Amino acid sequence: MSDTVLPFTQPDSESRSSDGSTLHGNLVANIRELIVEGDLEPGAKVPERILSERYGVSRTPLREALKTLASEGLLELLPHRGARVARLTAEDVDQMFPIMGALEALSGELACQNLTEDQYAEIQALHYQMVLHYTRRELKPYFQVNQEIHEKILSASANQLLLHMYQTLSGRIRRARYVANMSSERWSQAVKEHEEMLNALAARDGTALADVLKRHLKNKCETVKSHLESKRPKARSS
Amino acid sequence: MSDTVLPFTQPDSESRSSDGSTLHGNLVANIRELIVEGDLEPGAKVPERILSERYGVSRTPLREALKTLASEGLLELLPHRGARVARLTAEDVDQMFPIMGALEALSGELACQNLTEDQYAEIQALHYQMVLHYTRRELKPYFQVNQEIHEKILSASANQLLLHMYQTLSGRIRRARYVANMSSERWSQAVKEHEEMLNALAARDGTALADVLKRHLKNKCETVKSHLESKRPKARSS
DNA sequence: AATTTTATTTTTGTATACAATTAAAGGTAA
DNA sequence: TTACCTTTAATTGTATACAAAAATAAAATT
Repeated sequence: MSDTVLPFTQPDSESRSSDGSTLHGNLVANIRELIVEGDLEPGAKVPERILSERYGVSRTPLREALKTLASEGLLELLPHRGARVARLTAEDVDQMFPIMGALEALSGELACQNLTEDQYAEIQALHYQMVLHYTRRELKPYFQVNQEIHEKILSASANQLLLHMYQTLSGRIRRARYVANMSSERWSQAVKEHEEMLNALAARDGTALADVLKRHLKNKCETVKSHLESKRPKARSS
Repeated sequence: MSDTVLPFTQPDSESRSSDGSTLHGNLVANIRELIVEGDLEPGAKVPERILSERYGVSRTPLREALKTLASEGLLELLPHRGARVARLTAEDVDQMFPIMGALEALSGELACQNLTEDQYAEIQALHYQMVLHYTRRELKPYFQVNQEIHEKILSASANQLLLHMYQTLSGRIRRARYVANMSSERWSQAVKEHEEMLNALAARDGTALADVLKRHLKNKCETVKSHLESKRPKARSS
Protein backbone atom coordinates (compact mmCIF):
# COMPACT_ATOMS: atom_id res chain seq x y z
CA MET A 1 0.00 0.00 0.00
CA SER A 2 2.78 2.39 0.85
CA ASP A 3 5.39 1.18 -1.59
CA THR A 4 4.86 4.24 -3.71
CA VAL A 5 7.01 6.34 -1.43
CA LEU A 6 10.29 7.18 -3.07
CA PRO A 7 13.36 7.90 -0.97
CA PHE A 8 15.44 9.96 -3.34
CA THR A 9 18.78 11.58 -2.99
CA GLN A 10 18.52 15.22 -3.91
CA PRO A 11 20.39 16.21 -7.04
CA ASP A 12 22.45 18.83 -5.25
CA SER A 13 24.44 19.74 -8.32
CA GLU A 14 26.72 16.83 -7.64
CA SER A 15 25.11 13.45 -8.10
CA ARG A 16 24.79 14.04 -11.81
CA SER A 17 27.94 12.63 -13.21
CA SER A 18 27.52 10.27 -16.15
CA ASP A 19 27.00 12.20 -19.32
CA GLY A 20 28.11 15.60 -18.23
CA SER A 21 25.78 17.55 -20.43
CA THR A 22 22.27 16.17 -20.86
CA LEU A 23 19.69 15.73 -18.16
CA HIS A 24 18.62 12.52 -19.78
CA GLY A 25 21.98 10.85 -19.29
CA ASN A 26 22.25 11.96 -15.69
CA LEU A 27 18.75 10.85 -14.89
CA VAL A 28 19.40 7.42 -16.35
CA ALA A 29 22.48 7.00 -14.20
CA ASN A 30 20.81 8.32 -11.07
CA ILE A 31 17.62 6.36 -11.30
CA ARG A 32 19.45 3.23 -12.35
CA GLU A 33 21.45 3.43 -9.18
CA LEU A 34 18.31 3.93 -7.14
CA ILE A 35 16.93 0.72 -8.56
CA VAL A 36 20.10 -1.34 -8.55
CA GLU A 37 21.10 -0.34 -5.04
CA GLY A 38 17.66 -1.17 -3.77
CA ASP A 39 16.46 2.30 -2.83
CA LEU A 40 13.45 1.73 -5.03
CA GLU A 41 11.54 -1.35 -4.11
CA PRO A 42 10.66 -3.89 -6.80
CA GLY A 43 7.11 -3.45 -7.97
CA ALA A 44 6.97 0.12 -6.72
CA LYS A 45 5.22 2.61 -8.93
CA VAL A 46 7.44 5.35 -10.28
CA PRO A 47 5.19 8.35 -10.90
CA GLU A 48 6.67 10.81 -13.34
CA ARG A 49 5.56 13.93 -11.52
CA ILE A 50 7.14 12.93 -8.24
CA LEU A 51 10.42 11.96 -9.81
CA SER A 52 10.58 15.10 -11.90
CA GLU A 53 9.91 17.26 -8.85
CA ARG A 54 12.57 15.51 -6.80
CA TYR A 55 15.15 16.04 -9.49
CA GLY A 56 13.91 19.50 -10.35
CA VAL A 57 13.45 18.68 -14.01
CA SER A 58 10.48 18.50 -16.32
CA ARG A 59 8.79 15.29 -17.31
CA THR A 60 10.28 15.36 -20.80
CA PRO A 61 13.85 14.27 -20.07
CA LEU A 62 12.58 12.11 -17.25
CA ARG A 63 10.37 10.10 -19.54
CA GLU A 64 13.27 9.60 -21.91
CA ALA A 65 15.27 8.20 -19.04
CA LEU A 66 12.46 5.85 -18.08
CA LYS A 67 12.34 4.50 -21.61
CA THR A 68 16.04 3.74 -21.52
CA LEU A 69 15.83 2.03 -18.14
CA ALA A 70 12.88 -0.03 -19.33
CA SER A 71 14.92 -1.15 -22.30
CA GLU A 72 17.57 -2.34 -19.85
CA GLY A 73 14.98 -4.39 -18.03
CA LEU A 74 15.06 -2.38 -14.83
CA LEU A 75 11.59 -0.92 -15.29
CA GLU A 76 8.31 -2.20 -16.62
CA LEU A 77 6.37 0.26 -18.73
CA LEU A 78 2.65 -0.33 -18.81
CA PRO A 79 0.87 1.84 -21.40
CA HIS A 80 -1.15 4.60 -19.78
CA ARG A 81 -0.35 3.06 -16.45
CA GLY A 82 3.14 4.26 -15.81
CA ALA A 83 6.42 2.69 -14.83
CA ARG A 84 7.08 0.11 -12.14
CA VAL A 85 10.37 -1.18 -10.85
CA ALA A 86 10.75 -4.59 -12.43
CA ARG A 87 10.28 -7.51 -10.11
CA LEU A 88 12.79 -10.30 -10.17
CA THR A 89 10.95 -13.58 -10.29
CA ALA A 90 12.40 -17.04 -9.87
CA GLU A 91 11.67 -17.57 -13.55
CA ASP A 92 13.73 -14.49 -14.40
CA VAL A 93 16.65 -15.86 -12.46
CA ASP A 94 16.21 -19.24 -14.14
CA GLN A 95 16.53 -17.54 -17.49
CA MET A 96 19.34 -15.24 -16.47
CA PHE A 97 21.53 -17.85 -14.86
CA PRO A 98 22.54 -19.84 -17.94
CA ILE A 99 23.09 -16.66 -19.90
CA MET A 100 25.28 -15.05 -17.30
CA GLY A 101 27.02 -18.37 -16.94
CA ALA A 102 27.78 -18.44 -20.64
CA LEU A 103 28.96 -14.84 -20.58
CA GLU A 104 31.14 -15.36 -17.53
CA ALA A 105 32.60 -18.53 -18.97
CA LEU A 106 33.40 -16.67 -22.14
CA SER A 107 34.96 -13.84 -20.21
CA GLY A 108 37.15 -16.37 -18.43
CA GLU A 109 38.39 -17.89 -21.64
CA LEU A 110 39.10 -14.53 -23.21
CA ALA A 111 40.68 -13.18 -20.05
CA CYS A 112 43.16 -16.06 -19.98
CA GLN A 113 44.22 -15.17 -23.48
CA ASN A 114 44.81 -11.53 -22.73
CA LEU A 115 45.66 -11.26 -19.06
CA THR A 116 48.78 -9.31 -18.23
CA GLU A 117 50.83 -9.85 -15.09
CA ASP A 118 49.68 -6.50 -13.78
CA GLN A 119 46.07 -7.39 -14.25
CA TYR A 120 46.62 -10.70 -12.53
CA ALA A 121 48.29 -8.96 -9.63
CA GLU A 122 45.33 -6.62 -9.27
CA ILE A 123 42.89 -9.48 -9.18
CA GLN A 124 45.09 -11.36 -6.74
CA ALA A 125 45.11 -8.36 -4.42
CA LEU A 126 41.35 -8.03 -4.62
CA HIS A 127 41.01 -11.72 -3.96
CA TYR A 128 42.90 -11.61 -0.69
CA GLN A 129 41.07 -8.48 0.31
CA MET A 130 37.85 -10.36 -0.29
CA VAL A 131 39.05 -13.32 1.76
CA LEU A 132 39.77 -10.89 4.57
CA HIS A 133 36.21 -9.59 4.44
CA TYR A 134 35.07 -13.18 4.49
CA THR A 135 36.99 -14.07 7.63
CA ARG A 136 35.57 -10.96 9.28
CA ARG A 137 32.09 -11.78 8.03
CA GLU A 138 31.71 -8.34 6.46
CA LEU A 139 29.00 -9.13 3.96
CA LYS A 140 28.61 -5.89 2.08
CA PRO A 141 32.29 -5.16 1.55
CA TYR A 142 32.66 -8.80 0.56
CA PHE A 143 30.05 -8.39 -2.17
CA GLN A 144 31.65 -5.16 -3.25
CA VAL A 145 35.09 -6.67 -3.78
CA ASN A 146 33.53 -9.79 -5.23
CA GLN A 147 31.82 -7.69 -7.83
CA GLU A 148 35.07 -5.92 -8.59
CA ILE A 149 36.89 -9.18 -9.17
CA HIS A 150 34.33 -10.35 -11.65
CA GLU A 151 34.41 -7.04 -13.46
CA LYS A 152 38.20 -7.11 -13.54
CA ILE A 153 38.02 -10.48 -15.27
CA LEU A 154 35.45 -9.06 -17.65
CA SER A 155 37.73 -6.12 -18.36
CA ALA A 156 40.66 -8.44 -18.96
CA SER A 157 38.60 -10.17 -21.61
CA ALA A 158 39.03 -6.98 -23.63
CA ASN A 159 35.48 -7.05 -24.87
CA GLN A 160 33.52 -3.91 -24.08
CA LEU A 161 30.27 -5.34 -25.29
CA LEU A 162 30.64 -8.40 -23.12
CA LEU A 163 31.29 -6.20 -20.11
CA HIS A 164 28.29 -4.04 -20.90
CA MET A 165 25.92 -6.95 -21.36
CA TYR A 166 27.11 -8.61 -18.20
CA GLN A 167 26.71 -5.43 -16.20
CA THR A 168 23.21 -4.92 -17.52
CA LEU A 169 22.18 -8.38 -16.40
CA SER A 170 24.12 -8.09 -13.19
CA GLY A 171 22.35 -4.86 -12.34
CA ARG A 172 19.03 -6.61 -12.38
CA ILE A 173 20.00 -9.03 -9.64
CA ARG A 174 22.48 -7.00 -7.67
CA ARG A 175 19.96 -5.78 -5.17
CA ALA A 176 18.78 -9.31 -4.60
CA ARG A 177 22.36 -10.35 -4.02
CA TYR A 178 22.81 -7.82 -1.26
CA VAL A 179 19.82 -9.05 0.60
CA ALA A 180 20.59 -12.69 0.09
CA ASN A 181 22.59 -13.31 3.23
CA MET A 182 23.79 -16.73 2.27
CA SER A 183 24.37 -19.59 4.60
CA SER A 184 27.71 -20.11 6.23
CA GLU A 185 28.57 -23.12 4.13
CA ARG A 186 27.48 -21.48 0.89
CA TRP A 187 29.73 -18.60 1.70
CA SER A 188 32.76 -20.77 2.35
CA GLN A 189 32.03 -22.64 -0.83
CA ALA A 190 31.95 -19.39 -2.76
CA VAL A 191 35.32 -18.40 -1.38
CA LYS A 192 36.69 -21.80 -2.31
CA GLU A 193 35.45 -21.33 -5.83
CA HIS A 194 37.16 -17.98 -5.95
CA GLU A 195 40.42 -19.65 -5.03
CA GLU A 196 39.97 -22.03 -7.90
CA MET A 197 39.43 -19.03 -10.14
CA LEU A 198 42.66 -17.45 -9.02
CA ASN A 199 44.54 -20.66 -9.69
CA ALA A 200 43.03 -21.03 -13.13
CA LEU A 201 43.93 -17.43 -13.86
CA ALA A 202 47.48 -17.93 -12.67
CA ALA A 203 47.80 -20.92 -14.99
CA ARG A 204 45.99 -19.08 -17.76
CA ASP A 205 43.78 -22.14 -18.01
CA GLY A 206 40.76 -20.77 -19.83
CA THR A 207 38.79 -23.98 -19.80
CA ALA A 208 39.22 -24.49 -16.09
CA LEU A 209 38.35 -20.86 -15.39
CA ALA A 210 35.26 -21.03 -17.56
CA ASP A 211 34.22 -24.15 -15.73
CA VAL A 212 34.59 -22.77 -12.23
CA LEU A 213 32.96 -19.47 -13.20
CA LYS A 214 29.96 -21.31 -14.51
CA ARG A 215 29.74 -23.42 -11.38
CA HIS A 216 30.24 -20.38 -9.18
CA LEU A 217 27.49 -18.49 -10.87
CA LYS A 218 25.13 -21.42 -10.72
CA ASN A 219 25.55 -21.59 -6.97
CA LYS A 220 25.10 -17.86 -6.64
CA CYS A 221 21.89 -17.99 -8.61
CA GLU A 222 20.60 -20.87 -6.57
CA THR A 223 21.12 -18.75 -3.48
CA VAL A 224 19.32 -15.81 -4.97
CA LYS A 225 16.47 -17.97 -6.16
CA SER A 226 15.88 -19.76 -2.90
CA HIS A 227 15.90 -16.38 -1.21
CA LEU A 228 13.35 -15.02 -3.65
CA GLU A 229 11.09 -18.00 -3.19
CA SER A 230 11.25 -17.83 0.58
CA LYS A 231 10.46 -14.14 0.67
CA ARG A 232 7.84 -13.75 -2.05
CA PRO A 233 5.93 -16.93 -2.78
CA LYS A 234 3.25 -15.13 -4.73
CA ALA A 235 2.89 -11.63 -3.33
CA ARG A 236 1.69 -8.74 -5.43
CA SER A 237 1.81 -5.30 -3.88
CA SER A 238 0.02 -2.20 -5.14
CA MET B 1 27.28 14.19 -48.50
CA SER B 2 23.82 13.00 -49.36
CA ASP B 3 23.47 10.24 -46.81
CA THR B 4 21.05 12.33 -44.82
CA VAL B 5 18.21 11.47 -47.14
CA LEU B 6 15.72 9.21 -45.46
CA PRO B 7 13.55 6.88 -47.52
CA PHE B 8 10.68 6.28 -45.18
CA THR B 9 7.54 4.28 -45.47
CA GLN B 10 4.60 6.48 -44.72
CA PRO B 11 2.67 5.51 -41.61
CA ASP B 12 -0.59 5.06 -43.47
CA SER B 13 -2.53 4.07 -40.40
CA GLU B 14 -1.26 0.53 -40.88
CA SER B 15 2.45 0.14 -40.35
CA ARG B 16 2.03 0.89 -36.67
CA SER B 17 1.51 -2.50 -35.16
CA SER B 18 3.75 -3.34 -32.24
CA ASP B 19 2.41 -1.84 -29.06
CA GLY B 20 -1.06 -1.03 -30.25
CA SER B 21 -1.51 2.04 -28.16
CA THR B 22 1.47 4.34 -27.78
CA LEU B 23 3.26 6.20 -30.52
CA HIS B 24 6.52 5.50 -28.79
CA GLY B 25 6.20 1.75 -29.16
CA ASN B 26 5.19 1.96 -32.79
CA LEU B 27 7.98 4.33 -33.62
CA VAL B 28 10.52 2.06 -32.02
CA ALA B 29 9.32 -0.87 -34.10
CA ASN B 30 9.14 1.11 -37.31
CA ILE B 31 12.47 2.84 -37.08
CA ARG B 32 14.16 -0.31 -35.86
CA GLU B 33 13.02 -2.05 -39.01
CA LEU B 34 14.27 0.83 -41.12
CA ILE B 35 17.69 0.38 -39.62
CA VAL B 36 17.80 -3.40 -39.49
CA GLU B 37 16.50 -3.85 -43.02
CA GLY B 38 19.03 -1.40 -44.31
CA ASP B 39 16.71 1.40 -45.40
CA LEU B 40 18.72 3.75 -43.25
CA GLU B 41 22.37 3.76 -44.11
CA PRO B 42 24.95 3.30 -41.34
CA GLY B 43 26.38 6.60 -40.28
CA ALA B 44 23.42 8.54 -41.64
CA LYS B 45 22.19 11.40 -39.55
CA VAL B 46 18.65 10.99 -38.25
CA PRO B 47 17.26 14.51 -37.80
CA GLU B 48 14.34 14.60 -35.41
CA ARG B 49 12.30 17.08 -37.37
CA ILE B 50 12.41 15.11 -40.58
CA LEU B 51 11.49 11.85 -38.89
CA SER B 52 8.67 13.43 -36.92
CA GLU B 53 7.25 15.01 -40.07
CA ARG B 54 7.41 11.75 -42.00
CA TYR B 55 5.57 9.93 -39.28
CA GLY B 56 3.24 12.79 -38.57
CA VAL B 57 4.08 12.92 -34.89
CA SER B 58 5.73 15.45 -32.64
CA ARG B 59 9.32 15.24 -31.56
CA THR B 60 8.42 14.15 -28.05
CA PRO B 61 7.50 10.50 -28.67
CA LEU B 62 10.08 10.34 -31.44
CA ARG B 63 12.89 11.29 -29.12
CA GLU B 64 11.76 8.63 -26.67
CA ALA B 65 11.97 6.09 -29.46
CA LEU B 66 15.47 7.24 -30.38
CA LYS B 67 16.60 6.77 -26.82
CA THR B 68 15.31 3.22 -26.80
CA LEU B 69 16.96 2.37 -30.11
CA ALA B 70 20.22 3.86 -28.92
CA SER B 71 20.05 1.65 -25.87
CA GLU B 72 19.74 -1.31 -28.22
CA GLY B 73 22.87 -0.23 -30.01
CA LEU B 74 21.19 0.62 -33.29
CA LEU B 75 21.73 4.36 -32.93
CA GLU B 76 24.51 6.53 -31.64
CA LEU B 77 23.38 9.55 -29.65
CA LEU B 78 25.82 12.42 -29.62
CA PRO B 79 24.84 15.17 -27.14
CA HIS B 80 23.60 18.29 -28.90
CA ARG B 81 24.55 16.66 -32.15
CA GLY B 82 21.69 14.28 -32.77
CA ALA B 83 21.38 10.63 -33.63
CA ARG B 84 23.28 8.63 -36.22
CA VAL B 85 22.70 5.10 -37.41
CA ALA B 86 25.37 3.07 -35.69
CA ARG B 87 28.15 1.85 -37.91
CA LEU B 88 29.23 -1.74 -37.70
CA THR B 89 32.98 -1.86 -37.51
CA ALA B 90 35.18 -4.91 -37.76
CA GLU B 91 35.93 -4.41 -34.08
CA ASP B 92 32.23 -4.54 -33.32
CA VAL B 93 31.93 -7.84 -35.12
CA ASP B 94 34.99 -9.14 -33.33
CA GLN B 95 33.30 -8.39 -30.04
CA MET B 96 29.91 -9.64 -31.07
CA PHE B 97 31.04 -12.93 -32.54
CA PRO B 98 32.17 -14.71 -29.37
CA ILE B 99 29.11 -13.45 -27.52
CA MET B 100 26.66 -14.59 -30.13
CA GLY B 101 28.59 -17.82 -30.33
CA ALA B 102 28.19 -18.36 -26.62
CA LEU B 103 24.51 -17.52 -26.77
CA GLU B 104 23.90 -19.77 -29.76
CA ALA B 105 25.82 -22.61 -28.17
CA LEU B 106 23.74 -22.20 -25.04
CA SER B 107 20.55 -22.16 -27.06
CA GLY B 108 21.61 -25.42 -28.67
CA GLU B 109 22.21 -27.11 -25.36
CA LEU B 110 18.94 -25.94 -23.93
CA ALA B 111 17.03 -26.74 -27.08
CA CYS B 112 18.22 -30.34 -26.99
CA GLN B 113 16.84 -30.64 -23.49
CA ASN B 114 13.43 -29.28 -24.37
CA LEU B 115 12.86 -30.04 -28.02
CA THR B 116 9.58 -31.75 -28.85
CA GLU B 117 9.05 -33.90 -31.91
CA ASP B 118 6.81 -31.24 -33.37
CA GLN B 119 9.44 -28.59 -32.96
CA TYR B 120 12.01 -30.84 -34.53
CA ALA B 121 9.72 -31.50 -37.47
CA GLU B 122 9.26 -27.77 -37.97
CA ILE B 123 12.97 -27.16 -38.01
CA GLN B 124 13.49 -30.10 -40.32
CA ALA B 125 10.97 -28.68 -42.76
CA LEU B 126 12.62 -25.29 -42.66
CA HIS B 127 15.98 -26.93 -43.20
CA TYR B 128 14.97 -28.63 -46.42
CA GLN B 129 13.27 -25.48 -47.57
CA MET B 130 16.52 -23.67 -46.99
CA VAL B 131 18.47 -26.32 -48.90
CA LEU B 132 16.09 -25.79 -51.77
CA HIS B 133 16.81 -22.08 -51.77
CA TYR B 134 20.48 -22.94 -51.71
CA THR B 135 20.29 -25.19 -54.77
CA ARG B 136 18.43 -22.44 -56.55
CA ARG B 137 20.90 -19.83 -55.38
CA GLU B 138 18.12 -17.67 -53.95
CA LEU B 139 20.13 -15.64 -51.50
CA LYS B 140 17.54 -13.55 -49.76
CA PRO B 141 14.99 -16.31 -49.17
CA TYR B 142 17.88 -18.46 -48.01
CA PHE B 143 18.84 -15.89 -45.39
CA GLN B 144 15.22 -15.54 -44.39
CA VAL B 145 14.72 -19.23 -43.71
CA ASN B 146 18.17 -19.47 -42.19
CA GLN B 147 17.20 -16.80 -39.72
CA GLU B 148 13.98 -18.64 -38.95
CA ILE B 149 15.81 -21.86 -38.20
CA HIS B 150 18.10 -20.17 -35.74
CA GLU B 151 15.18 -18.45 -34.06
CA LYS B 152 13.28 -21.73 -33.87
CA ILE B 153 16.21 -23.24 -32.03
CA LEU B 154 16.27 -20.21 -29.79
CA SER B 155 12.58 -20.61 -29.12
CA ALA B 156 13.02 -24.30 -28.37
CA SER B 157 15.50 -23.33 -25.70
CA ALA B 158 12.51 -21.97 -23.81
CA ASN B 159 14.38 -18.90 -22.64
CA GLN B 160 12.71 -15.64 -23.59
CA LEU B 161 15.60 -13.54 -22.39
CA LEU B 162 18.07 -15.53 -24.45
CA LEU B 163 15.92 -15.06 -27.51
CA HIS B 164 15.60 -11.36 -26.88
CA MET B 165 19.31 -10.81 -26.37
CA TYR B 166 20.18 -12.81 -29.44
CA GLN B 167 17.72 -10.90 -31.57
CA THR B 168 19.06 -7.59 -30.34
CA LEU B 169 22.57 -8.54 -31.34
CA SER B 170 21.41 -10.17 -34.52
CA GLY B 171 19.57 -7.02 -35.54
CA ARG B 172 22.80 -5.08 -35.50
CA ILE B 173 24.42 -7.27 -38.12
CA ARG B 174 21.42 -8.42 -40.13
CA ARG B 175 21.74 -5.72 -42.75
CA ALA B 176 25.39 -6.57 -43.19
CA ARG B 177 24.44 -10.21 -43.63
CA TYR B 178 22.09 -9.42 -46.47
CA VAL B 179 24.74 -7.55 -48.37
CA ALA B 180 27.44 -10.09 -47.68
CA ASN B 181 27.02 -12.25 -50.74
CA MET B 182 29.29 -15.01 -49.64
CA SER B 183 31.49 -17.08 -51.83
CA SER B 184 30.25 -20.29 -53.37
CA GLU B 185 32.34 -22.51 -51.15
CA ARG B 186 31.43 -20.58 -48.00
CA TRP B 187 27.81 -21.06 -48.85
CA SER B 188 28.11 -24.78 -49.34
CA GLN B 189 30.03 -24.99 -46.10
CA ALA B 190 27.24 -23.16 -44.32
CA VAL B 191 24.67 -25.60 -45.65
CA LYS B 192 26.86 -28.49 -44.57
CA GLU B 193 27.02 -27.03 -41.08
CA HIS B 194 23.27 -26.77 -41.06
CA GLU B 195 23.03 -30.45 -41.85
CA GLU B 196 25.25 -31.17 -38.88
CA MET B 197 22.90 -29.08 -36.78
CA LEU B 198 19.92 -31.06 -37.88
CA ASN B 199 21.69 -34.32 -37.05
CA ALA B 200 22.69 -33.08 -33.64
CA LEU B 201 19.14 -31.94 -33.02
CA ALA B 202 17.75 -35.30 -34.09
CA ALA B 203 20.10 -37.02 -31.67
CA ARG B 204 19.41 -34.41 -29.01
CA ASP B 205 23.15 -34.07 -28.69
CA GLY B 206 23.48 -30.72 -26.99
CA THR B 207 27.25 -30.66 -26.94
CA ALA B 208 27.54 -31.47 -30.62
CA LEU B 209 24.92 -28.87 -31.48
CA ALA B 210 26.60 -26.23 -29.38
CA ASP B 211 29.85 -27.02 -31.12
CA VAL B 212 28.55 -26.78 -34.64
CA LEU B 213 26.56 -23.63 -33.87
CA LYS B 214 29.66 -21.96 -32.55
CA ARG B 215 31.63 -23.00 -35.60
CA HIS B 216 28.84 -21.94 -37.90
CA LEU B 217 28.61 -18.54 -36.36
CA LYS B 218 32.34 -18.03 -36.45
CA ASN B 219 32.33 -18.65 -40.19
CA LYS B 220 29.39 -16.35 -40.66
CA CYS B 221 31.12 -13.57 -38.76
CA GLU B 222 34.30 -14.04 -40.75
CA THR B 223 32.27 -13.53 -43.89
CA VAL B 224 30.64 -10.39 -42.54
CA LYS B 225 33.94 -9.04 -41.34
CA SER B 226 35.85 -9.58 -44.54
CA HIS B 227 32.99 -7.92 -46.36
CA LEU B 228 33.10 -4.93 -44.03
CA GLU B 229 36.83 -4.56 -44.42
CA SER B 230 36.68 -4.76 -48.18
CA LYS B 231 33.94 -2.21 -48.45
CA ARG B 232 34.85 0.36 -45.81
CA PRO B 233 38.54 0.39 -44.97
CA LYS B 234 38.36 3.71 -43.14
CA ALA B 235 35.55 5.73 -44.65
CA ARG B 236 33.70 8.41 -42.74
CA SER B 237 30.78 10.07 -44.45
CA SER B 238 29.23 13.44 -43.70
C1' DA C 1 42.72 34.23 -51.49
C1' DA C 2 42.81 32.38 -46.98
C1' DT C 3 41.68 32.59 -42.23
C1' DT C 4 39.47 34.25 -38.45
C1' DT C 5 35.46 36.55 -36.54
C1' DT C 6 30.78 37.58 -36.27
C1' DA C 7 26.02 37.01 -37.34
C1' DT C 8 22.30 33.95 -38.87
C1' DT C 9 20.04 29.79 -39.20
C1' DT C 10 19.17 25.27 -37.88
C1' DT C 11 18.89 21.55 -34.60
C1' DT C 12 18.80 19.74 -30.25
C1' DG C 13 17.47 19.99 -25.13
C1' DT C 14 14.05 21.23 -21.90
C1' DA C 15 9.80 23.13 -20.12
C1' DT C 16 5.05 23.94 -20.35
C1' DA C 17 0.32 23.16 -22.09
C1' DC C 18 -3.26 20.40 -23.65
C1' DA C 19 -5.64 15.84 -24.70
C1' DA C 20 -6.76 11.19 -23.55
C1' DT C 21 -6.88 7.44 -20.59
C1' DT C 22 -7.12 5.47 -16.15
C1' DA C 23 -7.82 5.46 -11.26
C1' DA C 24 -10.69 7.17 -7.50
C1' DA C 25 -14.72 9.01 -5.34
C1' DG C 26 -19.41 9.57 -4.84
C1' DG C 27 -24.00 8.45 -5.59
C1' DT C 28 -27.99 5.59 -6.79
C1' DA C 29 -30.59 1.32 -7.22
C1' DA C 30 -31.19 -3.37 -6.07
C1' DT D 1 -24.38 -3.73 2.15
C1' DT D 2 -23.17 -4.63 -2.45
C1' DA D 3 -23.07 -3.81 -7.06
C1' DC D 4 -23.13 -0.72 -10.73
C1' DC D 5 -23.03 3.66 -12.86
C1' DT D 6 -21.68 8.56 -13.07
C1' DT D 7 -18.66 12.08 -12.06
C1' DT D 8 -14.32 13.86 -10.54
C1' DA D 9 -9.49 13.89 -9.95
C1' DA D 10 -4.97 12.36 -11.07
C1' DT D 11 -1.64 10.44 -14.32
C1' DT D 12 0.05 9.42 -18.60
C1' DG D 13 0.61 10.51 -23.77
C1' DT D 14 1.38 13.99 -27.10
C1' DA D 15 2.01 18.54 -29.02
C1' DT D 16 3.75 23.03 -28.88
C1' DA D 17 6.84 26.72 -27.19
C1' DC D 18 10.99 28.40 -25.63
C1' DA D 19 16.18 28.13 -24.53
C1' DA D 20 20.71 26.66 -25.63
C1' DA D 21 24.03 24.74 -28.36
C1' DA D 22 25.91 23.60 -32.89
C1' DA D 23 26.18 24.11 -37.82
C1' DT D 24 26.15 27.23 -41.46
C1' DA D 25 26.65 31.50 -43.84
C1' DA D 26 28.40 36.03 -44.17
C1' DA D 27 31.61 39.58 -43.19
C1' DA D 28 35.92 41.46 -41.95
C1' DT D 29 40.76 41.29 -41.26
C1' DT D 30 45.21 39.82 -42.54
